[in-house]
Amino acid sequence: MRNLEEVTSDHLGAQVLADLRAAGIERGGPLALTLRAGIGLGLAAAGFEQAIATVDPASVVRTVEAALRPRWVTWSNDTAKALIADGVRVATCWDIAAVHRLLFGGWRADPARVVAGLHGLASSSIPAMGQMNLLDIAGDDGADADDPVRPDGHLRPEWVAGGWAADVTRLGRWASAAFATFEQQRDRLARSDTAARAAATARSESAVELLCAELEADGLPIDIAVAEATITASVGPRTTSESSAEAARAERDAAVLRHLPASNDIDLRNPAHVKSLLNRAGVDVPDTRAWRLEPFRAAHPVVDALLTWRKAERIATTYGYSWLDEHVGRDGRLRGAWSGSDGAAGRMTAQAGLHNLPADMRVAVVAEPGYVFVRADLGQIEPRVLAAISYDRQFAAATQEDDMYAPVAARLGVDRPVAKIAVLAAMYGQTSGAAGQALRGLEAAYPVAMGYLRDADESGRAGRDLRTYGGRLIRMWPTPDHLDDREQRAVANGRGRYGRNAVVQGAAAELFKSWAVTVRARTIEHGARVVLCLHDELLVHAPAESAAVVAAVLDDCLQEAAWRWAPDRSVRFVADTSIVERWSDAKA
DNA sequence: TTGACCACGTA
DNA sequence: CGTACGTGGTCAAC
Repeated sequence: MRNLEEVTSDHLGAQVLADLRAAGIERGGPLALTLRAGIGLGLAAAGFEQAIATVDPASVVRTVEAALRPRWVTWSNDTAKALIADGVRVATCWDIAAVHRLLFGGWRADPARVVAGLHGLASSSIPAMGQMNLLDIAGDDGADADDPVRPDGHLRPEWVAGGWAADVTRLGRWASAAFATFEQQRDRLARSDTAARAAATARSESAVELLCAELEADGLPIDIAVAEATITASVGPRTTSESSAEAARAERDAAVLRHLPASNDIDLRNPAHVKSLLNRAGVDVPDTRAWRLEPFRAAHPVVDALLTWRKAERIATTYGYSWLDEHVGRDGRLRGAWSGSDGAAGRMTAQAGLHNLPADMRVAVVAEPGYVFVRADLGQIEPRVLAAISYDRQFAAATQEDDMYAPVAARLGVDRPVAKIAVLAAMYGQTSGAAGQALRGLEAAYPVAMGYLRDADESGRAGRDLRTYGGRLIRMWPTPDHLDDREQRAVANGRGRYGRNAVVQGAAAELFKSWAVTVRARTIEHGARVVLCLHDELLVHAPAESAAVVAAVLDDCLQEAAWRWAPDRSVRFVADTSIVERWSDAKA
């Protein structure tokens, strides 16, 4: 028995499919999509534009996805978020915002900025929505106001500000504008120095945007009772009133303050107060950071009490009951906004504490009944990535070992810890510490890899933009005016370290994301879902009976992603994979 | 109310 | 004088 609405939407879907086929839209081909819930959707491709009025645009998308599996061209993953809310998930896309970030660097990638960038127009010249623009709707510039693009190449601000969804016709025009933008991005990528890699990165980064929308919707499984107990153990039970919360705070503070006489007026939350408190205890430090206080734990009991207080205070303020109430749903899922790429080297970011959950809280990350986590992290990812992107054959040979620092240490004639510190120092631009001698050894043993880092360092110093291996633009910033020589050198040094680090960290992010989206695609059929991405670590929520298969798929996916990312097989990538019921059981 | 700084969690 | 991120605290300038 089917209700009438289902029949009509099926019929509509079939009609749209027929139109798409008549227009020559091929399976897997690019197809621009805009939609507004309850109103309809717009579709566009080369020489094709259609506006479809329907209260249920997602079901049309579902039909087209099943039959054609297009590469959906969208302005951003807002479209995917809307589809997910209506129960529709698509396999692939071309995310215009993600590709813009790849091509132009930075984070902001709204349609106006994207179109301006492709036309070589300064973002400062983007027209703002104002009185004049309201008049523009009437087309006072003599052009067709139903065209989202102005004669000067900018998008019309009233379209950008929401006018694109004003009616169904406009959804079609907006889809056409998206398709034209896609074509320009595609052409620009094809003209880049590393066209094949950049195009692959664009596809991977686009899929990451779909993954982000799904991560945001699905959330990370949390055992709320365990989380409550963890918080209680640190800061005591939930307070029921403002006054009892204040009393609990005062009690925690007193445990520190009682170590010093007459210190009632000291505010532990004020670093300046803490500094004078420590001074009175005979501890003289330039700042009060934990790592700086650590050596003084034995010097005075107040130091130990303060460090313990800080840890509890962190839980109370950032990861306490309010965090639990605000970000963990009644269904036991921790949800936060995800971004596929930060504004710098291109790593993923997440809000709501998903990326900086204290280790103590990981006991509360528990798989649902009948499920497990398949957890995997990439081993020594950054030096392995450096070997790949620099084409250093000697360094690549070291990656054949499970522990690549061992052969490096042997070659340098130093202990493993020294070799490790030297490699990290080279990649991160560290100048202090005991890495000096070993660094010179690295230069001699791996001149190609070290030269790659030096080039990035010099570009940064000079203020020249860089590109990662996968083609992401890393933008440098100018040296401010009116700095003395020393300050100018400090800025240049900072850019050098940044460039040196960004080419490695950014390339590692590209490989990781390629892995993550491959896992996303390959594990769906096993009923598994990626629930956390943490720079080099993946957490996949999988049915218990599929755990072994999913674990094997994760390893296969790494090889597939590595091959797709860097077809040179001389660099070996390794993952440490485990099957656990709670996240805290995974780390050795 | 906003932005700077500190501090600290993660990789 | 390793980089990157998000969060919450205080303080000073609005």
